[in-house]
Amino acid sequence: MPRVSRAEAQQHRQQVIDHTSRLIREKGADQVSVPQAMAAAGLTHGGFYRHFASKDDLVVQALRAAFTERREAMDRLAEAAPEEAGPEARSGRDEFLARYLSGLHRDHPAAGCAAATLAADAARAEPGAPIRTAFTAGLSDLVDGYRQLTAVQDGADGTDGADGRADRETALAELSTLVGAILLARASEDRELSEEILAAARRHLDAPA
Amino acid sequence: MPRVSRAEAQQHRQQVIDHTSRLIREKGADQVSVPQAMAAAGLTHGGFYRHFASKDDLVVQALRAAFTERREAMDRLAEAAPEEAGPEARSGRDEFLARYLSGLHRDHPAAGCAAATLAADAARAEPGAPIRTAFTAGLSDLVDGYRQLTAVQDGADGTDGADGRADRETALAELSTLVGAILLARASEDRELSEEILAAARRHLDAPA
DNA sequence: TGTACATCAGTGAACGCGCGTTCACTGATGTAC
DNA sequence: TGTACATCAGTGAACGCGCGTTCACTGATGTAC
Repeated sequence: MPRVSRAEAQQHRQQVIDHTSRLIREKGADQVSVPQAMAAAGLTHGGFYRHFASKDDLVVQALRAAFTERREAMDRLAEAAPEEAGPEARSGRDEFLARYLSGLHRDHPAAGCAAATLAADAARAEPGAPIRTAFTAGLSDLVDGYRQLTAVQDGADGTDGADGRADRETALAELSTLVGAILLARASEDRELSEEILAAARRHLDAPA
Repeated sequence: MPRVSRAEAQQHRQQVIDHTSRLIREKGADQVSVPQAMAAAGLTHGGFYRHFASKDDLVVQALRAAFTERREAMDRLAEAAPEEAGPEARSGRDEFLARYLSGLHRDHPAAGCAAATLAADAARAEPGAPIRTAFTAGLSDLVDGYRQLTAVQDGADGTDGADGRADRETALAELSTLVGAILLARASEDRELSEEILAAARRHLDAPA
């Protein structure tokens, strides 16, 4: 398949990023090889360096894609929730927490939150490493998204107000709980313990099942 | 150095486990090679299989050692706290949380909590993999230790009582917060954000700095 | 207690393998006229 | 619009490297008498 059109090439590039975004969340950044990433998009490994400067470059782009995907899902929840307006309708926060702390999310890390799946990889990287910078940017974005999600519930606009600092503090602590709970639930071989962790986090955050 | 005494050999074995316990917390289980693990104890890689059945075997033993180390630290805090009894003395829980959510703990993962550093490795392992089983056992042990730590503060004995379920639920949720916060703090390239996360978790858990 | 010999902890070379990366090559795409 | 040619996306072989694991070997330790 030599010399496809530029549009096709661009499409291939995006496919490699998207598949890698899932693969690294499932296996970890170091457990996905260049041949695997290319094969996931139906290509051979030889053409890799026409698309990416290095494997690290691909990993960073895949990580960014994962964070963007999650942030967009948060924005959708923040917008959708107020419109439903039925008395039984869940708030955006409730819906987000219920999904985050669900068995579905636990069992499908490939489509899940990158802050949970890739925190360890970012934490282990050298200071200044691209993956750390990208992770930090993605995390900050998620914090903003979470504050928006919780602010919308109270009718506020999500920008800094008198409670700006308290809001942010709460968002950081609650996101820590979410990330820790989903990670520990995934790591627990014992199914009962795994469910218990998710349920405990839901109760702790006053979220529906 | 051929044919050392049995006592020395046993000591070498323990040194390999202890050094590996630190190395895997710092770099991750997959990033520590057999030659590195042996070299950390001053040995060459060739003799590895006289001590361990496989690399996985070593990793599991190193992980167990890390959990045991942490559990013992918790037990020491639980015992020490009531004796001090001064009005300014911190409770065992306060002391534990302050240490867990400190910059010192964040900056030294090699000596830190294995539940945080190795959750991702356990989560990514196949169901039934030894590292998952060992991680689950270690986590359960930590949960018990944490309940003991919090129960002692209230003068209870730490065994199941009327509030057994609530205690356990709280322990699971709070441990999730601890694990998530230290991981995200480590992964944050931005020092200010990193400090903010630790501070938010401390406030959220009503712990001293 | 002393001697003869078996055991085995540790060494270092070697194995097959998959990794990230490079490169000569192919031939359809894109461009210049 | 049609032709000639340069560009470059993708292929597959090859590179040097470190991995986990195996193995023949060494010689002090441990044991049997």
